[in-house]
Amino acid sequence: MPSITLEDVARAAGVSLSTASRVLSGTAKVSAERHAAVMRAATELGYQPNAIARSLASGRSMLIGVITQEISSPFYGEALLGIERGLEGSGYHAIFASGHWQADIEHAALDGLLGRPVDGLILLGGQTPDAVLRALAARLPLITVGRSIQGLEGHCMRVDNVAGGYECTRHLLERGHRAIAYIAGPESHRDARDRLHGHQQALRDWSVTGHPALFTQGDFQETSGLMAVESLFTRGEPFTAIVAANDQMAYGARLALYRRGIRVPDDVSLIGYDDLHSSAFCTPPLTTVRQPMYEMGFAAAEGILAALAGTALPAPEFAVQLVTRESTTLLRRTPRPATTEDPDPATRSAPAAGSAPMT
Amino acid sequence: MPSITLEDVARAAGVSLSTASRVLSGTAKVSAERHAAVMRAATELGYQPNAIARSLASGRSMLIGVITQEISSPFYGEALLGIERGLEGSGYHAIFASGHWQADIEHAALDGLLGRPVDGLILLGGQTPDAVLRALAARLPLITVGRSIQGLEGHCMRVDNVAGGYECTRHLLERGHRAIAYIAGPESHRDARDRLHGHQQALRDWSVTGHPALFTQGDFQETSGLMAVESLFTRGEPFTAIVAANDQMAYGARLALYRRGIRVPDDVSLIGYDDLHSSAFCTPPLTTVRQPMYEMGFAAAEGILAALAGTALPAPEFAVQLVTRESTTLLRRTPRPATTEDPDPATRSAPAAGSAPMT
DNA sequence: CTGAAAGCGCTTACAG
DNA sequence: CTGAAAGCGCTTACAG
Repeated sequence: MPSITLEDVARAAGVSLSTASRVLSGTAKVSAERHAAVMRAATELGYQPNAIARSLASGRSMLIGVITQEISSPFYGEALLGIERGLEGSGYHAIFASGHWQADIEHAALDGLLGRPVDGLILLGGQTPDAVLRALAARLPLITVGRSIQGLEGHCMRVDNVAGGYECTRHLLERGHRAIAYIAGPESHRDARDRLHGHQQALRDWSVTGHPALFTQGDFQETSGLMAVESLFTRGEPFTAIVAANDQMAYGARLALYRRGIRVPDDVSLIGYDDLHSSAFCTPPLTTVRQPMYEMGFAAAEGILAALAGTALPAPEFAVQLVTRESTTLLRRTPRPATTEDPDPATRSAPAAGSAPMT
Repeated sequence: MPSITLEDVARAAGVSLSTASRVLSGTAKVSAERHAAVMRAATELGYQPNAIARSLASGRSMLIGVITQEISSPFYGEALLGIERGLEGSGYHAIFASGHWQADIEHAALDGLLGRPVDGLILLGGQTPDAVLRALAARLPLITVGRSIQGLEGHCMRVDNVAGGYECTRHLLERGHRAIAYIAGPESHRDARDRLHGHQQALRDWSVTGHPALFTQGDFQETSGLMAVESLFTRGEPFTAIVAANDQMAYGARLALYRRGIRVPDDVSLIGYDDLHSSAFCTPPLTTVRQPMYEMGFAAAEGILAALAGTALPAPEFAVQLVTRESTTLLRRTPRPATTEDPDPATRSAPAAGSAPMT
């Protein structure tokens, strides 16, 4: 590693260290000839500035810390892409650390990044206490994606999960479904709670009393969706539709239905949440709620850069969007298949238990 | 950012800078009482060592550069996880840069990492010329995952893609399929070429002449798999099975079949490659070839750490594994459904054109 | 075991 | 516009 340093370049160009530094970092005016001489020397020697030395001297690491939960999570992947693109060309580089959904690991990851130190911080979800984040935000630009911080709402790229949860269930209710099974996410997860609240609100608005046996809970992973559907069958309460609180659980639910020879959507409608990349290629393509993760990641990167440049921006609003695909359909009443949507409140009554595909 | 420095700690503990440094970095013996005093001062002040200063002084950045193609790629995600876990607790941190499958971007990403500088380098795939990598490997520990470098085979975590491609097609041939459509990956991609060669070798070994109309090419993305199947139908040459060179294209192919009402595996068998996480939850679960990406990532991290510690290890061998799930089955001859596998070479003849589900 | 000092490779006021 | 010099926060020979 006898690497070439600025000093080598300066000597080769016949200028002082300061001058070489100025032209290479574009900090200040330098006469045309010296400028050319330095540039020539730099390219001839293949000079690569040492970012570490530069950081120490300038006080800026040019590193943006990104706390993610699982680097390979399909859900956050989109956001990471957005962050990466948002930082492109800025000279800043993202550095990742994973919390693995565990508070203590996340804490350690955070400390690791801060000690580096990073110039800004983006958190994807996570469970670091609001108070810690508020304190941190006073020290350096900080933005969250997918979680909110009390008092720092302008720094939070978020989506209204209550509204998203509501949309899912409304979609089914409007298509005549009343016996709607629900696979919730983990209670500890704010998004999971919000989506459930939206679901419950929709049921209330349609005067549907959800049967307790139709409520199940998973952990946002595929397998838990599969098991949830299995337990639904064990309980025996009929249903005509399933809402999964995220796409991964919907995948598991889909497989459980396939195993039992139950058709989607003919026998049971299925709806997910997140619009993962592969959801458009499910069999059948999955109706789901899209969160603009890429856009939120991109906006987070932009926000950090703006804050670093002294031009802070309030977080833009992000809307969820129901993506209607082929896994949901109108409820077919057994004797006389429904041919039209029936939004008439008068017929919104009890679940059409008789039409359920199983007992 | 009036952060606490080592000097503050030393002063508070009543020792010299050197002593404080020694206890905090565990570099050398220090008397028990001074040791305690420094530790106390450090925790009381909430001291966080500045990793940048440490790097500059020690000449080690404690950063391992990872070149990936797309940070959110489901394929490399597993490897990233393995790398992350392999580095855990080592004090080294991964820093990512993406090549986006484009040589010039990858080159820039590499330069960015080298300029930081990083202490080691892991490349996931990519197209940097072998010569460049050989030169780099002389400067710092370097390991690739999913590609090989001539003369540096011991640094390459790889799997035999020819063998994997062979396995896929053998699996189908053994189940009686002869009219096998193939969706290849991009020609520029070494893995894609290898898998195709394996496929062709298997056909030769079974004395099957592949019909040119059954060969299509995609770009490893879902949509290209869908279009490939569409073009297959347009061509009109019958087939009873499809091999996709990766799972993502298999997903697209699956959707194209679903759209046409063609059942998998009853009408057409389908096989992928990569065993992405979600492939186990496809409808039906996808038969595919598993590459131990997590393990390769983990081994890459271990290899870098070993090299850094001066105890270089040769890359272990990684084997592909055919994961037989439900998307492939025995070929059913139309008049008399096959009930047993027929490995008798005498009956290995022309494609059973009559049994194809479409014309 | 311990301190004073040099040095890592840059940037950036400070004087011209 | 340009140089000499100080300094970023540490580590690490070098002498005790």
